[in-house]
Amino acid sequence: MQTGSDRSARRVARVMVDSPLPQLDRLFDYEVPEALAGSVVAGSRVRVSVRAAGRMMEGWVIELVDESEFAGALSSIETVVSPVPALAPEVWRLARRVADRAAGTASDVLRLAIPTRSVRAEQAWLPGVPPPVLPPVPAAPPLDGYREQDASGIVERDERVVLEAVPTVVELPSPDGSASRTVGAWALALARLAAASVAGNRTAILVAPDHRDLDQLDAAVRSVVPADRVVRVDGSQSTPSRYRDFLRARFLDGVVVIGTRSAVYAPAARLGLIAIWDDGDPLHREPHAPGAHPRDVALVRQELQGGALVLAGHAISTDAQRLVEIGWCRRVSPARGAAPRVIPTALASGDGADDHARIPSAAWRGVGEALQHGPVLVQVGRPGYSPQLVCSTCSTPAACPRCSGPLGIARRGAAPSCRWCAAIAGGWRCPECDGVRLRQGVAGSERTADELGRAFPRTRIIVADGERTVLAVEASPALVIATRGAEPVAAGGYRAVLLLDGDRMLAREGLRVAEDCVRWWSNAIALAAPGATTWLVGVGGRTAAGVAGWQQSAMASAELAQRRALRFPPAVRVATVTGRDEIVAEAVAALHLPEHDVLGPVPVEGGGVRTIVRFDYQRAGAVASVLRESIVRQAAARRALARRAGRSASSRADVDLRVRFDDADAFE
DNA sequence: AAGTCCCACGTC
DNA sequence: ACGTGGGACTTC
Repeated sequence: MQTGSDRSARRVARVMVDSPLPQLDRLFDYEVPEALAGSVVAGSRVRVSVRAAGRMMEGWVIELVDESEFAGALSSIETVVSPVPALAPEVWRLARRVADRAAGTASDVLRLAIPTRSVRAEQAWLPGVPPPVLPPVPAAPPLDGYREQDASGIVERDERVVLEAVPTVVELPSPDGSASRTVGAWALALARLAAASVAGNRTAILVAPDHRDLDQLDAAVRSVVPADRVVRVDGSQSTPSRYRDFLRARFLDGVVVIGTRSAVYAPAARLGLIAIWDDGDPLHREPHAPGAHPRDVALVRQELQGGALVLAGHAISTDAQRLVEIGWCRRVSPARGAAPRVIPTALASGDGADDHARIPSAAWRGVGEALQHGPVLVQVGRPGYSPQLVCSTCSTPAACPRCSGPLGIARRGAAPSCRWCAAIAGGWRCPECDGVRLRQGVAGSERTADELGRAFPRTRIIVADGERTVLAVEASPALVIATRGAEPVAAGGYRAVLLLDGDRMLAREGLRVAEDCVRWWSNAIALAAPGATTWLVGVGGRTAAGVAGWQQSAMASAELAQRRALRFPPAVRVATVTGRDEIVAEAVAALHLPEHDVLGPVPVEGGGVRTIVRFDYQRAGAVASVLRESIVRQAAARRALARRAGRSASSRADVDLRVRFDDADAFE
């Protein structure tokens, strides 16, 4: 029997309305009708009417309270979309903090955090049915390749660590004793950290930049953790299976969540570990608003929820290096003797475009020798046959007459065509010297495969690039030509590695070019078999010496020192402010930053301007909140302005003020 | 996104 | 004195 006072207590739900409008990014109070009292719980999805907007909107119930602080009359919740509380309280707190940090809305973050609902998948988790308790799992073995005092107890003590991965491959023992499988040693290291987390019945979240790395991580985790503890969340799944896995993470304790960047938001009431693999990889960057980097989200989440934080990589990002230098993370490096064999080799004298000068003779001999025993990896800078044609007389890069995109040759014997608009280039004439003949510039993966195929007849050639994904190759002899970042894993490791085009990769413009090159090379070198040799061709100086000596953290430290001197990220934080010129000027002026920290405005295509502002980490909170005020003010005034200009302001591209924090492209 | 309020200006 | 159109403001 219910008591009268309980029944008459005013039940009020505080609701986060699912809307992209910044002025709605706060909680609204709604009355819970008697009929829905049982199914409206914190975390459930509801439909409410927003009178001022004149329509129904969906939203999340954040909390239930007895009384509202709101002076006006409350509307009622219309319906409960689902009684399953998909939004976990810790995910809500995280979304709120991440949005505030980036001057964005919590709704935008929640859209990344919670996948599309599937009614079928929900049936197993209806309220009232207690979630199953998974059988206990044994403690994990220690990490290989580190001194015990460095690498033990990271998860048990909730440590924050920047982990330098051991640059080699390992064989995974398969559970049924059949065919073993080769993965990077890093994958097994992260899997063991995850196993330590689930041994304490705490969830571990492992984030990898792409499918190739995810695949290795998945295999490594399944070799140390029972399958019912593994949850995979990535974009390749169907909606129902993705939602099913999401709900397993939501309602089970002590699982391992493996996924790409949005996995950092996976629900975990008891969090034991968040690990980000290769945090410097640009694929981690989140394209959706507010564009928070999973590394930063992980930092925020670790602070909110505890657990261990691990940023791991063969190369150390400047961002991770900064965390070490300010004392936020402890560096864990492999024990001595882990360094691979890397030989920097100058190009032979003469024209670098000449086929044979591209590969020094010592490397030729080494590759030939290694091919007797197993697969050899050749890393190239670009895909295709000849990605850039140039004028045969003055070497000016050839551009498409129609769209000015680069002209190239996609396949051997193919006609020159534009890489952007695919138009066949006929009747080309050089704008510089009036020349009419084209010559091949740099070689792509296809042409390198052709050249090497002729040099090593009867050798199997495998090409792996963005178009043709190859995850793994066998231990038998083969030449594997891969563009940077697309290298397959070879069973037992490559017998030799040849890194080509390094000079061209390093010659690009951009703030993170050196950092990127070190990462691409390091990741390829780490695929070599123990004792195998890598030739780093055509690169000299400090970068080559650093990679050859496997001085990853020293290189990251030097790079960071340079950024500090120039006041570039990650030594400082930055925000790009884009929109109509007078509105951007006003928003930037409100920040009261010193003149040397305001870069711009510069015009952007499609109208408007962009200004970059930079500021120290301590000021970032204040900067975000002032920018957010500007955004809200602007959004309220937007309709009127749009109407005056005679256009509709319905699409997001039309907004007059956009802010993005820590945009990696800002200085490119 | 869309309804409402309010103020400035126009008209009788 | 009354009517009207457009901009600012609010959203529970």
